[in-house]
Amino acid sequence: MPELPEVETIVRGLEQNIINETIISAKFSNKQLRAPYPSLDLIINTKIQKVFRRAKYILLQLNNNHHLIVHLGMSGRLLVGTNLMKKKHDHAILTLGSSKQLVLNDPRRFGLVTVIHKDNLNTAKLFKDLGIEPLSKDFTAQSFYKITKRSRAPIKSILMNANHVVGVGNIYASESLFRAKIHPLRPSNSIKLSELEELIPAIQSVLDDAIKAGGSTLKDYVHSNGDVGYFQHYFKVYGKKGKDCPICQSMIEATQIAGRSTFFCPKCQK
DNA sequence: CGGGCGGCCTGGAGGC
DNA sequence: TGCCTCCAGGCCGCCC
Repeated sequence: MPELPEVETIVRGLEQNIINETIISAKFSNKQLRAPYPSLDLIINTKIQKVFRRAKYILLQLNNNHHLIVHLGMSGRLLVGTNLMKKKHDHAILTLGSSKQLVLNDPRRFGLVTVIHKDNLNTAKLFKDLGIEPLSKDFTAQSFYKITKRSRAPIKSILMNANHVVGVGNIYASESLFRAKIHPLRPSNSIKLSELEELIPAIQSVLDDAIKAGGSTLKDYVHSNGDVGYFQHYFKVYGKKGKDCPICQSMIEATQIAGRSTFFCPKCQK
């Protein structure tokens, strides 16, 4: 599924297409996503004023003091178009004033569509415990050290825990740790401040590079216009078990951390 | 208490 | 062709 770069790419695409559009009608499928669909009353005949991202959530600011929130789970696609064919697993179809449609397609249904009042955004269950945005200037070695030194869990688990830092999922955690030459199993509290001074820029540059490439398309993910991303062609370790390390030619290894496949170079990453 | 794990789902790939 | 197992960009609740 989409991690931060994929969600960011979708948001940028939506900004070009659906700002100031009115939601004329909405239809939800009879299959539930992660949570019940919102009341139609809260979205029909509203205008989309702004589109932005928080963590891996896409927020559409409506002109009725509410936000329509979409999460893509593992397999969600959010597409905008004028003549979109109805497809299997289309779960939310919004018809906009210009006859464009905004469609959420999500085979595995781990995604989410909900509405939250603007005054409740920061206290809502979905958002209240979210950690720092990794591309914000407040994400520094000093600030992150306060978090990493408190835990013995593998550093990769800390990177993937949205209570600490958001948006970094399974691909970009492995890729960032490779770029910073840090072993994914290292206990978080063994990481020195000087190593975080490598890791934070590594995370930020991986995410930036992936955004520039339009995200990574493994199977499901596409931009809101249907285009695929191409950062997957630049993966150094993710999915590369048995291949040569691009730096030292050692064999890339795979392991499981908290149930998730994890890829690393046993020689480069200490 | 933090964090690992199983479960939530569907579908594609690969083995036989 | 089919059937079976394993795997997948995430997250939540349960349990230790």
